[in-house]
Amino acid sequence: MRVAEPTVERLVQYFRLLQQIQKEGQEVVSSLQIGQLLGIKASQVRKDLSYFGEIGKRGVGYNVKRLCGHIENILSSPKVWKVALAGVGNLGMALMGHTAFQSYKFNVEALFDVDPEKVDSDIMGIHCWNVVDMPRIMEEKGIEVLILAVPASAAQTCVDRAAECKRLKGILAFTPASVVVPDNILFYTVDIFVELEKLMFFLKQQEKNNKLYSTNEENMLK
Amino acid sequence: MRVAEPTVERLVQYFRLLQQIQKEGQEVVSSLQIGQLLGIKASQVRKDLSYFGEIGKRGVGYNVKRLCGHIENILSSPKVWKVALAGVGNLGMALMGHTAFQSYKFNVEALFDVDPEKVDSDIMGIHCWNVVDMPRIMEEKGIEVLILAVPASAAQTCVDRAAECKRLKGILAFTPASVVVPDNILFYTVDIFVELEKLMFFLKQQEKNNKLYSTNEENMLK
DNA sequence: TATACTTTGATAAATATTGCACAATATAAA
DNA sequence: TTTATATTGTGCAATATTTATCAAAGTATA
Repeated sequence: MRVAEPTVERLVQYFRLLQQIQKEGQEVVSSLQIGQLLGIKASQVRKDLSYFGEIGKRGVGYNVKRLCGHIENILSSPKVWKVALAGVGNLGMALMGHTAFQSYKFNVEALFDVDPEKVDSDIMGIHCWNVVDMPRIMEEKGIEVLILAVPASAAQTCVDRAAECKRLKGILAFTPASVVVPDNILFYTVDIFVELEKLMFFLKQQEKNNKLYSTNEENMLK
Repeated sequence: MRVAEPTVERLVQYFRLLQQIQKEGQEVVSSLQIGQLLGIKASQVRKDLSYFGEIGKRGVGYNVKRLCGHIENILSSPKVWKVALAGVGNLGMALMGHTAFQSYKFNVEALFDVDPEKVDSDIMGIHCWNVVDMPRIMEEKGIEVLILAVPASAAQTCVDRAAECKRLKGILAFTPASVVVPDNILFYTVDIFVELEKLMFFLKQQEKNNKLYSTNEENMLK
């Protein structure tokens, strides 16, 4: 049973929204309401939710608590992933402190950096090793997921070192670089550079359209 | 002329890769090579590149320098955008220091935070105001783009305040929250929580498949 | 109970995106 | 010059994704 990436993305959004709704005490929710709050068509919401079995009640809607648990089951794995973080600079630190990383679903067990100030010290209670020791330490600790927050120039070396670890299954990179990753490792990128450029492209596009519109309006007045 | 989001995303990737290739001194590149380096089909690369006019040479490939300039023209606007950053915590600071923000394409002209320690001080050379003054300051400065790095709980208020500014055209949010944004403002989210959850979902999925495979293999041996 | 209204789940239609195949063009070699 | 090889640009086919539609099923009300 293959699930498309956009679907998973929306499921995560539903999950977060539902937790919020639940906190507010609402017990039942409709696909229409979910859709309006997230800017998604109601039929899309229903399709996503019914994909894993009938969970709503016709004429009524979805029980918030039940739906929330249902989605959590779909998304989460029963295990706690062993995670390492490479790059304990501004971004790395920000990530460690980020609410998204305060999850019971994984455990950061090792840090890696090149800065001698940081290497061999404990940062936020976790030990930091030299990046050159990545293969050994990651193997020893059985790390399965790597969070990459190193500068672009260091990204490829870092991935190569990490990939030596047999148990590594996935990498989440916050690095503005194109890196080559072995096929057997899942690789996701959160690319701030790309997102910024995209935003600017569409802003530019929108300005163009506005200019066109105003010209058209002027023409229509003639 | 409407351009699809996935296309723009790939264009940005091409652009970055081409800059790298150019730096390495390579003068000509083929769609196949680009594709292999980025994990994209060559036909897709060609389609993307030819969308804005014939730029390659049949039988030869693309002139790296020319193609690079070509894509830059497509992506970049001729103007420098006026940007504000709300939330000068770990993440906000990390963003300001991030290479992606060292761009000539925009200029961070104001910071906003709630922390009295930060308000009215200069951080990395830019003045920080109290978030309650966002509408006024943003209007005065003519801010067009807002970078949002505030905690989830503050996101909606922040967006509401910013949206009062008539000139605001786009928001790039790094906030793990669903917020409602006026239609006329472009809104992009870099949602670390969502990305982490997606990674974990597909990791889980992969483990399942592996189990299935090994069972199948065992069966085949019988 | 009958009627009107709500909302899901499922199917079908519409869109969007990707990938294939090949003619057109360029270069290199025979 | 002819032939072989490389590589683009593009129309069309194949996939994937989203949206619309509607019967089925629940609730509320007269």
